[in-house]
Amino acid sequence: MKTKITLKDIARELEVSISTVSKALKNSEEISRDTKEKIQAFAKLYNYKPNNIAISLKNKRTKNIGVVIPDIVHHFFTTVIRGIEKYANAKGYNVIICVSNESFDKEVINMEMLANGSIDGFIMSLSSDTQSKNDYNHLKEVTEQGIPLVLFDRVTNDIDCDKVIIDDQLGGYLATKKLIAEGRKKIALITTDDYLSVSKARSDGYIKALSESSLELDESKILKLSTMEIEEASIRNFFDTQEVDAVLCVNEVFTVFSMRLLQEKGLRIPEDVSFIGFTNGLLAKFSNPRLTVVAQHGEKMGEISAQMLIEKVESEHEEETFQTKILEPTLVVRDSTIN
Amino acid sequence: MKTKITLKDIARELEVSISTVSKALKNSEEISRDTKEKIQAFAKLYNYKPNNIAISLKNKRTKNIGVVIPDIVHHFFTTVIRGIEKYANAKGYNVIICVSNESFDKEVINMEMLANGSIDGFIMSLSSDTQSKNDYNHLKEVTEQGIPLVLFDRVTNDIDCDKVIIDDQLGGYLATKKLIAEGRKKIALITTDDYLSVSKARSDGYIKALSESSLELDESKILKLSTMEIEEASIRNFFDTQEVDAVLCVNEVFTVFSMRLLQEKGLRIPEDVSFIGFTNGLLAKFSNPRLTVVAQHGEKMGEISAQMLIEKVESEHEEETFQTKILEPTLVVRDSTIN
DNA sequence: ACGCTACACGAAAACGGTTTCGTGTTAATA
DNA sequence: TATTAACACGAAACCGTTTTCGTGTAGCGT
Repeated sequence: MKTKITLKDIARELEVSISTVSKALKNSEEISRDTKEKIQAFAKLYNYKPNNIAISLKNKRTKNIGVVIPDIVHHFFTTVIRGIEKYANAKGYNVIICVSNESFDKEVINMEMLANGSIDGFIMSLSSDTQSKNDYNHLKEVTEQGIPLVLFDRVTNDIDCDKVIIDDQLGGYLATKKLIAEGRKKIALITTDDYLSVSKARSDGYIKALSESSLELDESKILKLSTMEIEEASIRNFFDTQEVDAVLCVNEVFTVFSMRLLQEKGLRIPEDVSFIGFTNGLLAKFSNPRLTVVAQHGEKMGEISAQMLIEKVESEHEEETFQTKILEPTLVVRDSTIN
Repeated sequence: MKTKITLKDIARELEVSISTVSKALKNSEEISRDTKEKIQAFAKLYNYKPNNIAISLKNKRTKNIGVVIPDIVHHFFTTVIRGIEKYANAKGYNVIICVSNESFDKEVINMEMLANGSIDGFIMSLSSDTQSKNDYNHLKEVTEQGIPLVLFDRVTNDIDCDKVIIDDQLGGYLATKKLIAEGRKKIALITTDDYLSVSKARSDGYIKALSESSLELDESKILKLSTMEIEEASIRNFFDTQEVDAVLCVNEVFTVFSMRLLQEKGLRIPEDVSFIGFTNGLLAKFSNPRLTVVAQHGEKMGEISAQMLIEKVESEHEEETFQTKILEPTLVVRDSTIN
């Protein structure tokens, strides 16, 4: 096993001081051509690479950014990660990912682990647990320590930091408008409880679009699921008791599941019922019929988050100015609506 | 901004030495009750947390494990990550994820970044680029440095290290057997070029099952796609020229896409054509009809990988014994086959 | 009063770098 | 010849811990 070579090793071998080696490898003017060449050749020969940890300790910069997300199996989050990775790597940063699994406790633990020197800044999306608890002390602690934080998608007003979100209300609005434009009158909404900030906003957009048209808001056409898991019984019961000609769902899974349920009842999509979902993922592209969806542009969101974070990380003086970037969702029209 | 407090700060404040503080916080016998209590109280009050970087430098252990995967948007990989996360976090390790994006170069760069002290060991799955290049020097370097490595799913025989794979041949075999048992005679296989180790194995299983039955292997019933992206024209052309009564695909996307193509041609699934895919992901659960698939148990794979890695990381003497764990895939029967 | 042992604590090295500030040597200048 | 500046390099501090090895003091026995 050839163990990693250090500056000290090179210094000993070449009978110079550690400082000289360090400077030579940085091509410092201070060192003579001869010595530099000798040292650089030796270093290359033995494949010297500086120890990241030592460098981190010295300049108090890890070149790591911590990402805390509720779930990694969701398409939306993975696209965001991909965007973060893309930008961060290009800037020479590593990405440390922790998943909170929608749990407040895991979120806190993860942040504490990372905050003790492992990372230069956080990018995160709140767990549903955290949003319903409404407890953001762990975020407050981090920002008070001067660690930059950017929140994306699931954010909170209780914390002053950079944020990047999509205009979920607009998304709900656009989708509903589209359904109304098709002539749909009985438009159902399948969503989650309001504690999830994004669901709330999407619902608001739905309501806004309805109120702008002559359609009346019918609360019984709104199904609020308490978790993000499929509650088959609730959904089945909902469609058994409600007559609908269009359905808007706040995520992909709800959409596809509901769609199949109606298909099984003999209804045709989109002739009898139109469907629009949120998230332009695999399911949307490959479901049958393919889904019309509100696309959230997760990758872009990731890139912007990373950019905002790294800017803060690398800025010398801590400016106390925070911005919230709002991305516009777009409607991707496929075959679950009438075109 | 209240900056992080260090041992030195506490020592200065309490007028003791740094060593005393360090020992007191570790509850060392060496320190008197009084002093310990005083120091511990002070530390708690100011929320002292040791600096991970300094600790890493000191004991040459980072408690980070590096994960390098080809893609993060694929369901299978995210489930593996979830498994890794689960086990690793329980053992007090962080997970640093880098995605190679199926590129050899990015894989090399990522590994080099991480190998310089950032992590205690690697868990990785080879990029397709790497597998087709057949160049594993970056892996060799890492193992020669004594950094533990476990390869999962996409592995190579050229490197001696722990591995965890699923028996892909068995998967292909089971699936094909199932189709044969249904009485299917013209079973197509849609796969990728052989450089992807897993595709190769799955194809072998398909061939083995055919040869065991009275069915003859018909090369024209095998479609090899050169990439993992959907090549619509190739697939369309394949089904225009081949008559089939069953299709086995090496991934979810191929399956769902092909299935829809045949549906559009008026064929009924599974009455006219049966379908089996690999990967028990969202698409399989929510496609129409729902897919019969070979489940790869990614989460389990992740857990086992993490377990094997951490065991090596924490074992004092480097044993040069490597094991390959082979997981058995299982058939999840749904509605795209006849039951 | 002397020596001894515990006890409680501190000094210092070490991890692997970076960086500031000398300092000895040489060569140019007056 | 004496002074000085440029050059090339080294010593040492520092980042925040851990850990080994002293060491001063108090209390004990004789």
